[in-house]
Amino acid sequence: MKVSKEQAAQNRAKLIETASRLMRERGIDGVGVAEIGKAAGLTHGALYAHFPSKDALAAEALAFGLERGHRRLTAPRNGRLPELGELIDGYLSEEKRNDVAEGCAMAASVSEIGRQDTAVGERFAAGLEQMVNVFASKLDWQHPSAAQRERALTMAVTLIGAISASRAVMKAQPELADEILHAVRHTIDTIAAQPLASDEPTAVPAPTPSA
Amino acid sequence: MKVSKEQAAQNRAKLIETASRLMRERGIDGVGVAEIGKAAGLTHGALYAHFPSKDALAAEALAFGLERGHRRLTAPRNGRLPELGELIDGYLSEEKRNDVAEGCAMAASVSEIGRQDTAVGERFAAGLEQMVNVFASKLDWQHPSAAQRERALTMAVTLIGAISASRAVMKAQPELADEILHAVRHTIDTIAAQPLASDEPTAVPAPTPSA
DNA sequence: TGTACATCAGTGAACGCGCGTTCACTGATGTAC
DNA sequence: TGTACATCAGTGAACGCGCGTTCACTGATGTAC
Repeated sequence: MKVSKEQAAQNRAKLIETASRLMRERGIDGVGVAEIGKAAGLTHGALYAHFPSKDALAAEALAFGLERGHRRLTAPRNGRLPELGELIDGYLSEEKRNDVAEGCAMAASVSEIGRQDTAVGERFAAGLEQMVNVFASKLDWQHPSAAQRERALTMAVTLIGAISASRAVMKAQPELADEILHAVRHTIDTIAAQPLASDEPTAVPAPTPSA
Repeated sequence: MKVSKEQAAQNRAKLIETASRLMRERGIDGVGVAEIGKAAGLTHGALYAHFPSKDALAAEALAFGLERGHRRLTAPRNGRLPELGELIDGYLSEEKRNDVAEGCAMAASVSEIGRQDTAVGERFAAGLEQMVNVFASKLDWQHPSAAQRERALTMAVTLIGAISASRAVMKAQPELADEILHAVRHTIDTIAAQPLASDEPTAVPAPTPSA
């Protein structure tokens, strides 16, 4: 039966939100369209009124998750913007590590993305760019440079690696899982803090992100 | 038909080797037992004469891949053991990034591991420990300490994150994929080189990366 | 050394099940008059 | 404002297919005598 435009838009949003959560929890390939539809309060057929394929939904779901993560990451706390150290604390917390559904969508899927549709990889790349831009601006917002970008990129993949590795060993060796978080938290500042050898690195040109 | 003990052992090894390659290429859940058996020159039924389940084979396959990676990582080159910088160069090379089947098994599966059987997570943890031990010993083999381990752990997850993130964006944004490798290569030394605040004699010898 | 036979790695059909996608149909919505 | 009807989000059965696992069977190996 037809449904109001408003209701249809709500259903579409619910599908994306539900897919985002389930795909993070069980992997993109680990959850089926039937389950996503059911969890969103619909049948699986309804999904194809909104998206041409599961791949397309996966791309939208990843984009949704990344946008939400970005908003949370950069949201003001106690009336001011968070500092770099606070961002890292939040990202590496044990709560975020334990709650895959609420945690970083990149960390939840990083090693699956390359095997998905290119559209999914594009969303991942856009999310990584956003994260890098936030970090680079916190490193030195007045003098953004190739050096800041380089460090921000390394910090981003370090955090993604830390969370996904911590989750990987969580069931088998919980102490190691926690140790990863603490080690990275304790060490990652060296990436930001190390003084530059020569004023600017010459090796790596900074590509202009297409946003 | 029965087969000689030697042949059976060969078949078993072939199954593990094949599973290791295919699971890295297409994900642990992305490849089926039928395909693994066929690629190893057998039928899928034969697999169950050697392993109680696909999960058990996945654990063995991961262990095999990690052991092979460890051997390659630490193998002497040109008659001497590789330095830390050389290890990193090898790990972050574009060839290893492009050839999933030959690259690091941890980077290939990191975000899938947490959803697998605990046995698989155990193998991953063991592989990570090995990698950390290698790095820690290269940082300062004479004075292994908690500080070295901490840095080695951060370096390990940074490298895993770098390769898996680079692969994630490879199809969609190859330039970004390469930039990740270069940025991490250029920045990761700061983790090793940063003088320690308190708990070590300040002059931790900075490994000289081959450049 | 030769013969009889137990062993068991490997075969291939079959199991129930879930996958992504398609499609004829439903019926409330929203529009044209 | 009331009526007629086109639209289209959502339904649910059906599609072919591949999944992991089981199992009765095969037949060369390897052993006991």
